[in-house]
Amino acid sequence: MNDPGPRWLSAGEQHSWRDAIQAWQWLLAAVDAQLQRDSGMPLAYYEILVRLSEAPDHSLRMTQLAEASSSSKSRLSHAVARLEERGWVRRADCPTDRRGQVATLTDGGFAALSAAAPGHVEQVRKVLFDALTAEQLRQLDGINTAILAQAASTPTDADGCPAA
Amino acid sequence: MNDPGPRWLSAGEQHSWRDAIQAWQWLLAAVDAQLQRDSGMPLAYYEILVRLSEAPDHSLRMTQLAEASSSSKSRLSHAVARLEERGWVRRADCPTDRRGQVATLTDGGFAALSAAAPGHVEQVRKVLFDALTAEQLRQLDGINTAILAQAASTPTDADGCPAA
DNA sequence: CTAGCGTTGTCAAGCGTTCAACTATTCCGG
DNA sequence: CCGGAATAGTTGAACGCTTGACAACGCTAG
Repeated sequence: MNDPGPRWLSAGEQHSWRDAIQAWQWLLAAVDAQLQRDSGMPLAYYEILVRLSEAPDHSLRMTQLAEASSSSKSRLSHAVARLEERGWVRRADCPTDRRGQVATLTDGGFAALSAAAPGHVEQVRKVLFDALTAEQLRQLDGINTAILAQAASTPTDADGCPAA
Repeated sequence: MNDPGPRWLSAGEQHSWRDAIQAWQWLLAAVDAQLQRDSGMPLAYYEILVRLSEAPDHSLRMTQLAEASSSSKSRLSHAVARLEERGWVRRADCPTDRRGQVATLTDGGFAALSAAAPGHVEQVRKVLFDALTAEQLRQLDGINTAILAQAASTPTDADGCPAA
């Protein structure tokens, strides 16, 4: 009890906070559910495929891919293993560093991504862009930038996850 | 291929979308991690305890509690079972409807909630309120309201989770 | 009383994440 | 060169969450 009285949230702040978590938890769940339902992959897998599709040669080192998708190495390793089982990604030894592995998007993976993208984009429009005015969207950009700045200034544990 | 060309995201929209998921995934994870680390409970459990603590008699019917915490009945049933194991919640038969169960916050549960609250509030300030200006906060309220309106107008599956 | 129907809640299987080793390779100082 | 530290990535077990099938119950009508 060395706490000199925590700065409790005001009624307004409490309301803002509850709305925020409710809104964004719903939004993320809605996007994830659409992908899972229509394309049989969770949002995390979709993002891995997107990152690979944007990389030169459709290839990335595992660590780079982990950073790009804000994932821990362990999680990424398991995820890529599952993507490999589906034939969407292929792993190969890195020619320049024999410790490393390079993940490459296969043709099948690119096809799966191409098939999933239209529905996903439509869902993103539906839950976010269609709901907001142009001005709100501009405002949201500023808010997200501020939050990401806070994230960047917060120490993280060994991997990509928040610690404190 | 009856798709007359999906409305792809513009470069700006794509950037907005990626920032949004990154920012809010991080924020939710950061709050969850703090609670897990300092109080041994995930955010979902914390919210259940909060809802109970705000209810008359610290008690709610399981279904009401599920709605209040945007959870499916099945998920809530598991969660309450675990909270009961820890002695934080007690379940009893409902006196007015013998099909039903009433979940009640125990003294221990209230104590656990009281112990967890200050750190949680501090974390919420850190990741959200401290990062935003007063005007951004006002803007965020509007945005969240718009998203929640979209959520409300979206059909859900049998439980509380988004379907399409 | 009992048959049908909707509601309430639980159980079990499958999946994904995390944590803690563990191997192999590279880097760097002596 | 050699030996220790750091880096890259994988693995397996334990855990928690979600989903879908299912059982128990109560209400209403014949």
